[in-house]
Amino acid sequence: MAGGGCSAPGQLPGDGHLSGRPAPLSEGPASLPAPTSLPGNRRLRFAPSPTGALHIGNVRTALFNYCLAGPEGRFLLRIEDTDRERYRPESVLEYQAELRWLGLLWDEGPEVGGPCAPYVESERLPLYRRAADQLLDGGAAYPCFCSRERLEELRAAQRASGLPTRYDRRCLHLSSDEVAELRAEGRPEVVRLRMPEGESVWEDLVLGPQRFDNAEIDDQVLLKSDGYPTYHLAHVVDDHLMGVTHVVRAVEWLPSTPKHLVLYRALGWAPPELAHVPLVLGPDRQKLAKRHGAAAVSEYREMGYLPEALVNFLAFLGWSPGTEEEVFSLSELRSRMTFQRLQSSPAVFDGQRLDYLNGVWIRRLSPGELGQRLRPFLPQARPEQLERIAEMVQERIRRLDEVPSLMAFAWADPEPGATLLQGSLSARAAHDFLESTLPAFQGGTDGLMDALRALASSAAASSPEGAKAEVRRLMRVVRIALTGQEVSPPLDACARLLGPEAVERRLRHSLWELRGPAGL
RNA sequence: GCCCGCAUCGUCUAGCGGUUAGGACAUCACCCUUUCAAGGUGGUAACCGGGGUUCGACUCCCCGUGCGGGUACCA
Repeated sequence: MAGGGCSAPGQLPGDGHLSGRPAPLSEGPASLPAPTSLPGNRRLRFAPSPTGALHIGNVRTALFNYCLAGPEGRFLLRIEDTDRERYRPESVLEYQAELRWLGLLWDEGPEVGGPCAPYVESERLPLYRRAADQLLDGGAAYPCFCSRERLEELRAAQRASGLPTRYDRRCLHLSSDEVAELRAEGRPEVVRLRMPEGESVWEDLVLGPQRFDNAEIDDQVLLKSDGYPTYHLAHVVDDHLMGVTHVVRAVEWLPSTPKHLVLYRALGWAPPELAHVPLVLGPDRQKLAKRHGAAAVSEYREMGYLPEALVNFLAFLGWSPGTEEEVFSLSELRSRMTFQRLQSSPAVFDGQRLDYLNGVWIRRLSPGELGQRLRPFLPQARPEQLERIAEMVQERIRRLDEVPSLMAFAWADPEPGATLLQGSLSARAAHDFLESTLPAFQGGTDGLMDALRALASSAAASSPEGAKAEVRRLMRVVRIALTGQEVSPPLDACARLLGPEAVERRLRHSLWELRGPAGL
């Protein structure tokens, strides 16, 4: 069941009754609509920070959350736009577009709404302020007026003497008079968590039992001087109010989990289940980043990867079904993925395996569907050509962006030179064979391959030693005459696509090339 | 520096005390084949090291090593 859910705002202190405190935020509604129970047997969320392109590692986290919600659960999208320095408004729409492209549709979130709206954190500021006030009241947090300069100096000094870098709690000991005085001076003020003594212990769904000594953990800033919360405060408040049952995030968050647990306790809330999934690494085993090449989903889309393949591939970076199956659709993943089968060690992003899976998914598409997917890659193709092209390339590509070069011959007459045409053949042999195929092409494309094979075999009969190789050499001339390429789709399909006129024109051009200036 | 996590073929992984350590990608060879693919067959290739526990450790515990993460008024 989805816990206290949206009824929780009622448990917050009703209003900002600490009237001495500056109220940088306008007061929000007294409370959110409070359904007694929220939909979904599980509620998982993806809460990206819109600061740039959607990163492939984040997508995997989103995928895990989506799948782990299961068929009966709800997947929420929440925009974590609390860092105003790095915030990029266009990222919000980009993230949504990419998630939709991947099929990771959210049941609640921006645009689709839901019982816990709004799902954009910058629109929930009063909620965080109230939570901060509650923490302040209970002594779980304290105001801090230290300047960034002082904090930097402090850290530098601690580092220099080999100590862990932590806030020295200077402002914890401020008297109320001193606080009032500092406020009167208009000093910028933040709210810090007062990390209590003791240990933080939890059972991580992926990593197992975890234990941290709270003494090692810093007094984290919860509310910044600009009135926005830090991630730590915002996600605890929102996960609780949104009835999130399982928090699935990357291990880079592991060390800050004790802060979150302390927050839940101080606010009187039950923490959700926690699962920390291992990182996705680049080939050099460092956290996957831009310098490894493509790190943004958009780049993979533009390179011609299918969302099905990307999803399938990403799922196996940290999950496996325990069987020998390896091809999974998103909906299969959502019904099969469990916490028990999540890997605890990091995974290297192996582009070759992605290519392989992409080929698998390309071949699973119907030619009509593949044709549609090819559209952005073949802007010059007429709509009715797309399906035919799809059939021609389906078995020979691993990425959609291979198609333009593979099919380049379709839109412009190639002009292969004699050297390319003849290859290891004599110009005479190449010319004569090519000439002999003219009638076969005029007979339409149905029996074309048989006719060509027959011609090639009889022409090669004179070199019994390497008859097969000779057939290959002869067929190569035809391929190059028709397409200008050494690699192409099957010749009969090429001829069909080109039509008899273009075929004859190309063959005659190559014959002319082979005759050369001297006329052979 | 300090804190934390992780550790099976090159890569993704199966294994949850007794297996010829399995599969997939990649790679190599062969077959099929008009090219390239796709497909088929076969091969090479792994338990980080050292101590324990146990009749028996890839599997459990400890230490080391390696790799990674965190250490912000960023997420």
